Amino acid sequence: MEIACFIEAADRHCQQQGVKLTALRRQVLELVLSYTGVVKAYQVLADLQKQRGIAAPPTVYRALDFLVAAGLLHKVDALNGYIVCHHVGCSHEGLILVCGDCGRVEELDATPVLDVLRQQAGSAGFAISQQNLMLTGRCEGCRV
Amino acid sequence: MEIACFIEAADRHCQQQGVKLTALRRQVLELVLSYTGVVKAYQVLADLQKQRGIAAPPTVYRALDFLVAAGLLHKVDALNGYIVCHHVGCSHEGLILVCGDCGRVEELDATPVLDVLRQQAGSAGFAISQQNLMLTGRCEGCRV
DNA sequence: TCTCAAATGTTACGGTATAACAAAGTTATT
DNA sequence: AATAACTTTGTTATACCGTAACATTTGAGA
Ligand SMILES: [Zn+2]
Ligand SMILES: [Zn+2]
Ligand SMILES: [Zn+2]
Ligand SMILES: [Zn+2]
Repeated sequence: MEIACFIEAADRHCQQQGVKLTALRRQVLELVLSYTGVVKAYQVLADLQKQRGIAAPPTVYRALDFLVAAGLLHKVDALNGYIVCHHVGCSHEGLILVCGDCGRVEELDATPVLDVLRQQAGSAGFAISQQNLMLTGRCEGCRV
Repeated sequence: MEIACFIEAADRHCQQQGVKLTALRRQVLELVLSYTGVVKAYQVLADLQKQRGIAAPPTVYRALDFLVAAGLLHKVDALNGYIVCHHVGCSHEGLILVCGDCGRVEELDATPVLDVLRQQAGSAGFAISQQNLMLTGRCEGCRV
């Protein structure tokens, strides 16, 4: 099972970082993993309520915030959603493509283009930090 | 006055595009221009209410949507806000730099790099839509 | 003037996110 | 073990962000 494998890696990753992947956080991570693409906080909340009987927004938002801070998830601002990071551990800068229609996600290597962007930002006085580029559009399947 | 100058340019720009910068839209644009950085819809709404006595959310959202579509504003998803585009006529895809410390915003032209990204995304089957690139970092003043 | 389409007004609602405080669990120290 | 300090989670309430749906007004063209 792929999810179990990811969870294990996430566990090691958190231990290395000195942060705790508690039962709740693990449960939320599993719920996000159970989707194929972008997931919204209130979807996770609904799932959590099915599994636990009760849960409130802060519970899921806190868990999601933790997982993002730990580098296990990325937030997709344009869609108010979250995706799993499939490059945990490798220090990467990804170009993350998100289909606004079906939520499908693809990750490419953004290193070359980020070099250019770093230089461009640098000449404007900005030192941009390590990060992913996130772009929304339409995947092959969703185009007519 | 700089605002008046911008409004004039915006007017010409809209005429060229065959769209109408109505009184309401102009008023909203002026309100956004009166701020120095990122502005939120409900801030504009509050200002509009001060000037008109009454206004509802759809009024301001419709105006903001129009101004974004016309290329006069950009939406900053990560901050649920809007900024003025200072590249009207040149390009409508911005590289928006946000200082994580002080909130300062700078906009560069993202057209060249987005051409590259479009091609890269295209070979992965994604057709990315018109949008801004947003990067966070530190501005000159906030670096030690 | 009349007609049609675009723009705006208005009401109501749904989706997103956090503040503030209480309770429970963890860890370290005595 | 008992205590204290800290982190995590629970709970309630509320604030913020954005849109659906329909009514009304406005303005350009027949
Ligand atoms: Zn990643
Ligand atoms: Zn798709
Ligand atoms: Zn711009
Ligand atoms: Zn700064």
